[in-house]
Amino acid sequence: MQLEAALKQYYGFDDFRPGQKEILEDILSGHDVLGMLPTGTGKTLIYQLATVLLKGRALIVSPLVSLMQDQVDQFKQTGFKRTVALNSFLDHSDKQSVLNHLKDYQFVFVSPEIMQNKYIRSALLSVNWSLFVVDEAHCISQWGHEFRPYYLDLAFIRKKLGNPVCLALTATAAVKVQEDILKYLEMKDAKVHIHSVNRPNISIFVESFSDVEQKLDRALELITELKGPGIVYTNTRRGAEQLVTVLHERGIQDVSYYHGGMDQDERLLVQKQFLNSQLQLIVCTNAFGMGINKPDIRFVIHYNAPANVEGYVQEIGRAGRDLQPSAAILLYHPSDLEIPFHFIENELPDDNQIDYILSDYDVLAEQTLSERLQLAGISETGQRFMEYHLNNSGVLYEKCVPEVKRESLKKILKKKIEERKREKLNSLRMIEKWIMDEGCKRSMMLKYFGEEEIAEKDYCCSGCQDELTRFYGKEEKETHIYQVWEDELKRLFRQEV
DNA sequence: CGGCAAAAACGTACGTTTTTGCCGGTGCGGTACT
Repeated sequence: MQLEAALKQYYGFDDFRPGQKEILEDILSGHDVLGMLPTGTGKTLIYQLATVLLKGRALIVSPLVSLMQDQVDQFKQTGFKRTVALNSFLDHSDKQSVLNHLKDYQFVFVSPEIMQNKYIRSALLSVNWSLFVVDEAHCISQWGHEFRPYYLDLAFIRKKLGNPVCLALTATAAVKVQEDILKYLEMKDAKVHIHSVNRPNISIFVESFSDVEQKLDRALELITELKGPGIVYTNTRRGAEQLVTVLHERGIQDVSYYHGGMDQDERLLVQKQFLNSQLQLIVCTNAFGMGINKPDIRFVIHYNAPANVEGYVQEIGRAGRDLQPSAAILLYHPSDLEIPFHFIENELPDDNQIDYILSDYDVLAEQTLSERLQLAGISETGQRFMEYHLNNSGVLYEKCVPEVKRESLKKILKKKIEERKREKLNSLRMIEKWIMDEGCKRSMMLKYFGEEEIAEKDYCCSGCQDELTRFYGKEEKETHIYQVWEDELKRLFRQEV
């Protein structure tokens, strides 16, 4: 009853959404919690309310600085004024003043990386935390192993902070990812709340092509026919740009591309235009989507197959947040998997490169580690991976590393890399299998997330004979919006309209 | 690996063909430089 009263007092709601209350109760009784809840369940409310009821403060680890800024704004708007984000957006003096008054804040957002900064870390250690929240916790597994290794340091940091209760939240985590989260956050005896990833209003279609031209034609047909707004995912940055060029040539103007190679401002602009419905379609790499809360996305097309099932589920999950019928269409060509395969094979150093990096470590004084890593031709991700692990093993601080230690380190790293490759190749094989299999796509997907298979229903997937044409039918609205937008642009350039 | 663009090689003077070489998702912070 006490929880319902607090819910009423702070939010004005009468009832919790599924999952919220159970997680809150576990947190308040001092348990670590892994919560996998679908988007729109109100994950934020859980740790806001928990922090308030614990009369303490929460440290929230968030993967993207842009997301953090949005969250801080949202917190402030909903009355949680004592909220701040510690990241590189802050200039030196602002950072200084936040750190000096850290105890006055109730909610502090951080990236995993910024806690490596010793000033920030010591400031964080100087106050008491009642809650350690890891938002989008699947990043630990998805990015921690190589791309953003400091995700693997979170357990260590939490321990230093005096082991506050840990709440890991995500919307999609396959069984292996759930295991990784529990393992790398060292959440012993954690309560696990897993809710279904099934999104009944999203119909799943897979179409295979042996000819890339035919696939392009089909994509253009779908983009023309399907009711928007929509997202198209491609494998490469260039692929996204090229598809947009083709669409522009065909007179479809309310389309733009988005990928990680663009400037921050440019990315923000495209994102805002899409959220404001000035753009009806966004063609992008997997850089786009996290933290996007546009409720009315009607379709997600995969122009190339993604590297694993969980990535696919995350990406199609951006459709139909308003619970209206939406379509996910994967257009598959066997060459799609070559690029993910290439990344898996090449992002981490091979045995020869490991030998080279760790040979004659004592002469390294004349050569910085990063010089050596570059000389060995190791990818940027591979370089970060090596730096992280060499740093962790302590060899960076030793003047002369004994032969025995060097050899054992080589062995450890080689084993780690091989294991990681095997896992990723396995995931790649899983999605290939999922694509090729003729059965119910939804059931197979749910099985991958450790869920019971569901009974087939009428509107389900291409394996269950659902019809994609029922999602056809563009609205007049789009061209209207475009004209208004075009008029505004003309006015900006002082042309007659 | 496979696709694509720039460089080199054509065989005859600037356009076409062949060869070489490089790149390919995801983001943070901080430092060096405009």
